[in-house]
Amino acid sequence: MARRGGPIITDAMRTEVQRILSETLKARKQRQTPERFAILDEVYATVGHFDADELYARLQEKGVRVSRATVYNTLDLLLDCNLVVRHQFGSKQATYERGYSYRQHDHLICLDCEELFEFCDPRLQAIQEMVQEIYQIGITSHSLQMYGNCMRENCPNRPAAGRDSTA
Amino acid sequence: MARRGGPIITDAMRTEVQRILSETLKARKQRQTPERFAILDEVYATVGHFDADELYARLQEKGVRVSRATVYNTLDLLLDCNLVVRHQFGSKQATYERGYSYRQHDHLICLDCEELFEFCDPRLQAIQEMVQEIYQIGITSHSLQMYGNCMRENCPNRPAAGRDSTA
DNA sequence: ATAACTGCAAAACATTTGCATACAG
DNA sequence: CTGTATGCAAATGTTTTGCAGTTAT
Repeated sequence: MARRGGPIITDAMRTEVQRILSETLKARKQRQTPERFAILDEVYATVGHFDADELYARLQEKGVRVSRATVYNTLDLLLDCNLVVRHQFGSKQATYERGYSYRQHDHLICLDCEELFEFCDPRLQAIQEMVQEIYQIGITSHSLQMYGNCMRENCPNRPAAGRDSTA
Repeated sequence: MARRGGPIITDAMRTEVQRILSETLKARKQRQTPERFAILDEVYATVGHFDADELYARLQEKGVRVSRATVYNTLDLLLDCNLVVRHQFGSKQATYERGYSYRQHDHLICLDCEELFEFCDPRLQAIQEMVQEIYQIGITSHSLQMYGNCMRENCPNRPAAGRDSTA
């Protein structure tokens, strides 16, 4: 079945991602600010996908006072260390999810209700390798989304039940 | 090698896409305005990918007076009849390409110079069918991009030759 | 000390919207 | 005629930026 946004975080994992951020900052001669670690913590306390503004709101709720600018800056930083992954689903805002210790996966999205499923198929890896070979381009990442209409009875935007399904 | 944005348009093809638009408008009881057909023509006169603003600019240059709003509205309309396909590559603006009479393909993008290649692999169709079966979701479309670094000598944004590659 | 980071608000950007006018049916 | 489409400009919503003040090192 579809797993959503990775496993619940463990203490060991939290320590590990903090270490990764810390090392990256050290290597890049950037500062270890409390804001950066607070944002990292909140990202790893979040199950599933989120956007920059949701993350900002969640931080405010918890009393962590950071600005939106810092949230965006820090997300870029975490992107650089692969501690988050960014997706561009619709043409709307970017969504993010934790990037550490979670298998590569792709997304399946219901066009009516926006329900989101995750899947993984090894053939994609094979395609990637073949494309890399043919075009002589070192592929560093990919992004695959499939769009369709889900069968949920309660899918809020389905064409009215019992009618014909002409899209 | 990579084909970019489909074949040169023929008269027969132009007539056919005009017919498709015309039929769609008739079916939806919408008006056959000159703007809509002018935009369709310009889309099909365009080789490769373009964004809404490029299309708008090209129309202005040719003396076709349409507003940006109409360009956006018409692109949505053409999307509905599958006469154009929309892609969301970066997080920047959407890009479009002609959707009629051109095989389904996916994209390979150089992260440095944004050079864009197209490829097609039948295994993707197989993945799509399997995912559809597993999740019981009728898949209507997909979007796959691979990102990497191309080997072009003149790739404008390659890490400077001979230097270290610290980003 | 001092350069990097932050918060704030303004700017930037693509896209959408509201409304008065034009025009296809 | 009549309602749909258009053009214009203002609004929207997300992300970026400039700058003055803070703070990690």
